[in-house]
Amino acid sequence: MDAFFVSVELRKRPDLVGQPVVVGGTGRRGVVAAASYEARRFGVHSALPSAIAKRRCPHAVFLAGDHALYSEVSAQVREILDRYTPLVEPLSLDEAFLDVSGGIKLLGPAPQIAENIRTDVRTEVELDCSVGVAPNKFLAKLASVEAKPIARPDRIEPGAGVIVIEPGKERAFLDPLPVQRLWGVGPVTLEKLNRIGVHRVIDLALIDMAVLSASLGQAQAAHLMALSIGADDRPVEIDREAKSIGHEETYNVDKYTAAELTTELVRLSDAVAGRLRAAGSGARTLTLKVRFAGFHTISRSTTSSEFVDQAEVIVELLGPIMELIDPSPGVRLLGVSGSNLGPVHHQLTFEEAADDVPDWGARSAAIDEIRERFGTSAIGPASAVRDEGLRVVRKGAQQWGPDVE
DNA sequence: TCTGGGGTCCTTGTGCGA
DNA sequence: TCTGTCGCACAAGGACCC
Repeated sequence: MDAFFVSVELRKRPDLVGQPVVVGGTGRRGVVAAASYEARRFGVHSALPSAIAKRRCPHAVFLAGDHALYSEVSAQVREILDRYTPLVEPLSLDEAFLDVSGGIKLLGPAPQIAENIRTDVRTEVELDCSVGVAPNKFLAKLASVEAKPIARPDRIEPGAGVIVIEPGKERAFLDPLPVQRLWGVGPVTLEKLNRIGVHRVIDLALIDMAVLSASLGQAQAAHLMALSIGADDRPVEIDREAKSIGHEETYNVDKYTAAELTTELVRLSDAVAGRLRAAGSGARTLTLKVRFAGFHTISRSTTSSEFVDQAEVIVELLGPIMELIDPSPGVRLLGVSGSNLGPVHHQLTFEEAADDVPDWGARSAAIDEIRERFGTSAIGPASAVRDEGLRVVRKGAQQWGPDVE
């Protein structure tokens, strides 16, 4: 989808069409989630701190964004895609891979399917999208980027809408591209590649593997070497299972005391546990992430012999780890995540069986039911309630940074 | 008044048992 | 018994993606 979040907002606010519009965190620690092409002309792009975006484009309209609405629209687009093939792999709210190789006889050649999808999305959802058609996922993704409009300082160039890379033409497409267009080349890897004289994809395709391995390590070198010649044999996967579930939160104001951190640990653990139960999984490995005021970030993890899906148990496991962390430099972010996911087998301990302590499983089920009926903020852990009252964590509720105070 | 949140994957270091 | 080493699992951190 093209500038997805912004485009969804413009459907509600047609008066803003043609203006620089930015969706993202509105607080002082927020970042840009999406920028209209008009805003991009001023150097505003996603992940840019909102404060810098405001400096670069002070006349832009800044909107807080509505994650629930974007999910809803994303589901509508998904319904359209499902009509064309059962093999749909969502990559995010606004991107998906489709394997249409089985439907060509019935629906026409892939470029025709791409055009039809664009038409359906425009008429039914009133949004623009760009499509890349290619023999594999990696090339299709690159082609879809190439098909999008481009914002230049002086004008906005409309995109082609659909770009097709025919089998056998992979190298012709790839060779002239700057190497940072490859999946997995970020700022750090780009710097390393530049140092050994690699600037374009063709440089990568021609470089000696030993030189590349010495610079990047074997796995990454092999990965990039394959991509440089357009090789990618990953299938389109439907129903990819999550490998971790977590929550993290950046605070408007840094936290300096152990008591504050404990409150936050309980809140985050409660949220993660709820999502684990909703997914029907437990986590064996629990990780605590702490980002200090200076942006230095540490993580500490522990692995339990059992799969865990109860907030109390997560707090029990991470609490002792957190006690070892000194919050006095100021903590700007705290995160809790569970990995090593698997099925939970609820067993009563001897104490629970003897009725000395509550049955956490039954209690959590009751909490889930209350939230299902009355909303996520209807109930929460008492120890997470401090001066400000109950604040329950919801997925995506603070997607782009803390709200304005 | 500069840096989100939800993830995946990889590398490196370390501890442990064979 | 001591030392080296290999493989494995785990912990921590980093890079990257949208």
